[in-house]
Amino acid sequence: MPRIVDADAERDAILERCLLPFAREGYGLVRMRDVAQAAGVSTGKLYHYFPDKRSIAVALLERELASDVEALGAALAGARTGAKRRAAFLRFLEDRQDRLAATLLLALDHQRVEGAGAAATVLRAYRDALGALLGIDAEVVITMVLGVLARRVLDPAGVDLERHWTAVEQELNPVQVDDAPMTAG
Amino acid sequence: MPRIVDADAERDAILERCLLPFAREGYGLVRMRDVAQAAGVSTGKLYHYFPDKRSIAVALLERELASDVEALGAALAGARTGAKRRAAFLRFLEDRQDRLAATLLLALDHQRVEGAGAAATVLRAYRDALGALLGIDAEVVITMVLGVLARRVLDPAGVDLERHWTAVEQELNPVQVDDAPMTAG
Amino acid sequence: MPRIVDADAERDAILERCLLPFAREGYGLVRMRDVAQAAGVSTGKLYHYFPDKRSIAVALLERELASDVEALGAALAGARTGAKRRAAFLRFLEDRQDRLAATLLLALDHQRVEGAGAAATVLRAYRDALGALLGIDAEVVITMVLGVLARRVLDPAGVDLERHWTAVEQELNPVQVDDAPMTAG
Amino acid sequence: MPRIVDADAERDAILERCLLPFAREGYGLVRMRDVAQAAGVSTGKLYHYFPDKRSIAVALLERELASDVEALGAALAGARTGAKRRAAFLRFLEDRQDRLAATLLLALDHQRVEGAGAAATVLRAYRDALGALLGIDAEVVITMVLGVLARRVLDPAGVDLERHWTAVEQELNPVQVDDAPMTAG
DNA sequence: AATGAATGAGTCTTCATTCAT
DNA sequence: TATGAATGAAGACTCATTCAT
Repeated sequence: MPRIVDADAERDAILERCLLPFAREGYGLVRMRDVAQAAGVSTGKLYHYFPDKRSIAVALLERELASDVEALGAALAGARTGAKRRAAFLRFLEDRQDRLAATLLLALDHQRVEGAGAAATVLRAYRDALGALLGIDAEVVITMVLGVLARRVLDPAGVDLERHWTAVEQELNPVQVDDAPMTAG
Repeated sequence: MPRIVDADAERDAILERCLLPFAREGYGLVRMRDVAQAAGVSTGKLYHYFPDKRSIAVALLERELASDVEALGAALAGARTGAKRRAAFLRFLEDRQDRLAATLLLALDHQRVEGAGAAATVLRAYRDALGALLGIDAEVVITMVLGVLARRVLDPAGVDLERHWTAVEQELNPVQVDDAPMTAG
Repeated sequence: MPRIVDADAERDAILERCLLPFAREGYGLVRMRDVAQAAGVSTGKLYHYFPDKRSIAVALLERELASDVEALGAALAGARTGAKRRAAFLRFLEDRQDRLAATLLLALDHQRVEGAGAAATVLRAYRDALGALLGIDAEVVITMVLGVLARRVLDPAGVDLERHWTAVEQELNPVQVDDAPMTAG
Repeated sequence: MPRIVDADAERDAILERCLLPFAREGYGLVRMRDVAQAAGVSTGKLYHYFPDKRSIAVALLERELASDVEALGAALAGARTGAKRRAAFLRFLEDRQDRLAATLLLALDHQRVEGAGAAATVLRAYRDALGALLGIDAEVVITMVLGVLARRVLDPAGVDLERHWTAVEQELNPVQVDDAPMTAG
């Protein structure tokens, strides 16, 4: 009998550990050797689970997107009022900042590999999922999220999340009736 | 010595024409051959003006940053009132969207080549220059700019600029006194 | 110990099924995975019967040579007169064409793996066996056999066997006394 | 101005020097490094003139075929009578034996790379060219040539050319009127 | 000085072989 | 024992950089 493996779990574990090198170095600069090392496997095993480098990048992005949406859902699960949702959302962003920033980098690289506009559908789905969970039209909020993440990548030190969300407060809480209205600063 | 002028002009022309391939393909995926072709020169000439690929990327980003700030200055030059400045700023963003998006991609790649945090200083300088020109604290505005650019890269079709700037209206026009003149710095 | 019989039989069955992929792809291009699949076993089992790829190629050629000589012997068994021997030989060639062509390819590849001249002894033994069975000096006949096989490999469609053997009729039937009995050796 | 090169000549020189390693090792076993070394160039240069390994193999075969036919034409150029043609042909075979054997190996490998039957057209063209030059139907002669070459590969030492051609004398000189008739033996 | 052919280290990928199960 | 997942050395191919012309 062969070595028994849960292929899906293995694949998933590899992806989990691939995220960092792919995001940090970028698709064009990570070497499969780096990826394998980060994943704690041999390059051969990498190719046992993925046909090529490109596929890893694609699978990585897909997995991150699904994971992000799921995590957001979980974060907002218990929050019933607008204020609680807002707070939960901010906590989610804060906690998941690094991972989300990585996803952004992955998505931008994705364009290089799959061609311009390849991520458009994904981005819209993201926006709509966010909107649905927050109960708003997330058009502007998703942009601010992207902006915050881009800033975080470029300048990891100082991004004042609170201030940014206060600035788009009305987007987050457009017609809030179930709790006290909030005014910016 | 007219050579010097010509040399500078040629170097500059090369950088100008390098922007697109570097931004589109990304540092790790553009080949010097692509760059040379886009610039309309031989690879030999490329190496006459730049010691290596990395230097081109760095010079490219520096040039873009300077150019952007200068262009913004020019765009805002005649606008004396807050409303006019805001309008001029939006027009600037609209006109320069592609180029700014390219700069963002360049900056993100820069991190990969020069190491994390390498762009932080630059970004802050950018923010401060923008703030000075608009007469505001551009902390949130610069984030929104980054967000808009990231969205544009990921989904070139639909970004409703106007709506985004309306959302952060109070950041752009904190005093809300449309006709009070503003001075940079 | 019936195990030994089974083991030999299995080894033999593997070789039988290996012939085609080894001949078709060539030693350098067949992969052990292909071989295992064609043989209907796991690669693990392959390594149970053969220490490495090279050994399979060698064993394959040896087995084919033995099998060919045996088959020729069987084909000529009942043919007592020169004419009958000639007819039986032609039928043998016709029936076994594909297999013999495969053997030729195997032998040529053998040279690549074992070094030049490695097949010389084998070829001469072949020629002598053929000569003994046909009761002639098979020097020219063996060459024509090789030629026919090479042609068959290169152009599977049209090789007119009859015509070729007619051309070397005198080599096949030097005495021209159709009914004189011949004895091998 | 760039290094000035006659690309065709360069390509041709590489092919000339590639013949041996490709024929000796076989397509699947030669490494590009071997090929480059044999050609006296870097692997990079190899890829400057040929898109990939496969293309080298194909170009090699094409070049050899053309060269062989041309050489045969030259060898037979002055020979007017059947006897002289036969003699010139045998001398050609003798002189070119190694090279022709290499071509055969190339052609057999070609099947592995390009698929079965890929060499059929080429082989027929060869046969027809040979037939035209010798003024005969070369169907059997080409087979004997292949046989002789195959034997030469498998057993470089002893192939008695004269004896083989005597055996197919009537094929070479079917209805010879312009010189004395020849009988085998 | 300017060109692009040449170099060869380094990349992605394959595959003979091993070995945990 | 038999399996096929895992290994990693080695192969085809690329491309930043050099340099002959």
